[in-house]
Amino acid sequence: MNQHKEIRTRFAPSPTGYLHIGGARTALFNWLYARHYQGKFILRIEDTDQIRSTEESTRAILDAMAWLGLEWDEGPYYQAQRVDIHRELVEKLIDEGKAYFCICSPEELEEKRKEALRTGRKPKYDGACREKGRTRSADSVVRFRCPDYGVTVVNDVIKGTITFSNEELDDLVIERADGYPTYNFAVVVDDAQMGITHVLRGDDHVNNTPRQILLYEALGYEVPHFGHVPMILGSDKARLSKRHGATSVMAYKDMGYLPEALVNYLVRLGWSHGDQEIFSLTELVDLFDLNAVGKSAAIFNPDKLLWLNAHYIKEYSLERLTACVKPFWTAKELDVSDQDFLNHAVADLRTRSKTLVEMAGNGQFYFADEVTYDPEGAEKFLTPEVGEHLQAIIRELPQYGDYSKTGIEQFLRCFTAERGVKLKIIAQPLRVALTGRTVSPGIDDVMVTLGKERVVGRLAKAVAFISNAGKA
RNA sequence: GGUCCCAUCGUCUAGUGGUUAGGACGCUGGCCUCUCACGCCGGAAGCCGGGGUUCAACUCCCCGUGGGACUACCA
Repeated sequence: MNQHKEIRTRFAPSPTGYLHIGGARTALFNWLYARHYQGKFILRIEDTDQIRSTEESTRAILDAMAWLGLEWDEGPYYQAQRVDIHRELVEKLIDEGKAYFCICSPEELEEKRKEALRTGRKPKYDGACREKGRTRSADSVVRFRCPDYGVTVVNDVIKGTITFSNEELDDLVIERADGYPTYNFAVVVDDAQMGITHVLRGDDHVNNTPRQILLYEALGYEVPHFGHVPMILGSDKARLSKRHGATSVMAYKDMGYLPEALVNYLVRLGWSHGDQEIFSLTELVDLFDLNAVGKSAAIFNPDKLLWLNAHYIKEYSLERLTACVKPFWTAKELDVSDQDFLNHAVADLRTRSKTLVEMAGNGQFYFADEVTYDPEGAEKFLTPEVGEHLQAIIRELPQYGDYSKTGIEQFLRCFTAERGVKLKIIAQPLRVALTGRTVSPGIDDVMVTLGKERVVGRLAKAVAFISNAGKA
C-alpha cells in the first residue's frame, strides 16, 4: 500500500554552531534522496536546548544550505515552537502508563553511574522512581518506560539489520525538568507528524534508534525507514573537528572554494558510482541512491577537495567564475570595475589557481596601480642588458598592429629573432617588469590582457628602475 | 567496562566466488614549454590476521586484531 508513497526526508540540525562538513553531507544525502524520487526535503531546526541554541547559528546554517544549493521544500520548522504538541504527547504516555515522573536528582544519578562503572555493571538508570507513582513537581522529569526484555530490530537501509536487546536500553528522560522535550522524544514526534518516510542521519545515532523505535510504537506511529551514513573522520581517524582544519561549510566559501566542488567532494565520501569522480548536481539527482552508500567511515582529504575545486574553476563559465572571484579582489581594494579586463585576467589565471583566494593573489598585479617587484626576480632579471631590450620593445610595440595573442607571439618571435636572442632570455624580464613576479600566466596572455598602454607604461617603469639601480 | 558499527593502495573508492584486483587524489619519471600551471603518457603503492565453507575466496561464515560511535534533564 505504501508502494507509491511520496518520499519525505529531512535535515534537522541543532543551531548550536555553524553548518559543518559532516552535517552538510547528511543534508546533501537527504536532499539528493528526496530529489531523486521526486519527494520532499524538509528542514527542521532542533532548538529545544534553550541554553545552547542561538539565532545566529540558525542563520549561519540556512546561509550555508543556500550556498550549497540545497533548497528545502518545507520549513524551516522550529522544534521549540512545537513544545505544546510534545507535552501533550508526554501527557498521553503518562496517562497510558507508558511514562512516569522521576525525581532522582542529576547528582544522585551521576553518583550511581560512577558506582555502576566502578563495580563493572551497566551504567543505566536503575528505575528507582519507576513504580513509585510520583507526580509532577518543580524538578521532576518524565521518563519513558522501556520494556525489560525482548529485542528491537532496526532494519537500516544502509547498514542492514541491527538487533538490540531491550535490556540494554534504560528508561530515558523524555521531558526535562524545564518542561522541554529531550531529543529522542521530540525527534520521534516531529518526524512522525511531518510524515518523514526516511530518516537519514549520521551513524552516531545508531544507538538511539532502538529507543526511538520503541517510542514510535508507544505513540502508535508508523516506524519510518532508517539509514545511518558513516561518519567523516579527520586525518588521525578521530571524529572530524576543528583541529583537523576548517570544518565549517562557510569557511570553505571564504577560502575560495566553489559550492560544486564541496558538494562533489562530499558526495563521494561514502557514495560512489563506478569509477566516476565528477558529478554535477543534476547528474547526482539522477544517479544518487542509498544502495551505493558505503558502510565505513571516511577520512576527510583536503587535497582531493582542492583538486575538485581546481577542476570546477576550470569548468565554470567565465562569467560565473569572474563573478565569484571579483569579491576577493574588491576585498583587497583593487579596482576591478572594467568587466572586460576582469574577464581576460580570470581567463589567464584559471588554469593555475586551485582556489579563488589563490587566484586573487596570483592576479593581483593586473589591477595594481603600481607593480611591486619581487626583489630576487628584479635582481636576476631587471638587469642593464635587458633594459636595452625593454626600451626597444617600448619603441616598437606601439607601431605593431596585431595586438592579439597570435600577434604578440609573432611580435616576440620576430623581436627575438632580429636580436639573435632566445625568447627565454626576454620572457622572464618581461614577466618581472609586467607582473613583478617570476611566475605568472603566459607572457603573451599577460601582454594582451594588460593592453598596449599598460604594457608600455609598466615597461617604462621597469627601464627607469633599471637605470636607477645602476646609479645606486 | 557494556552495546552497536566498520575493515581493498597513504586517502576516497570499484569489485559482488574464478580479474594481470580497476579508477581518482596525493607521490613520482617523462613529454609539452617564456616561468608556473594546465594537459598528455608512464611508474611505485592495497585485499588486517587466523581458521573454516568451496574445485576455487578480496568476495561467504566464525574467531581474533585494529578503528569508530554511543553509553546526558546535548542534539
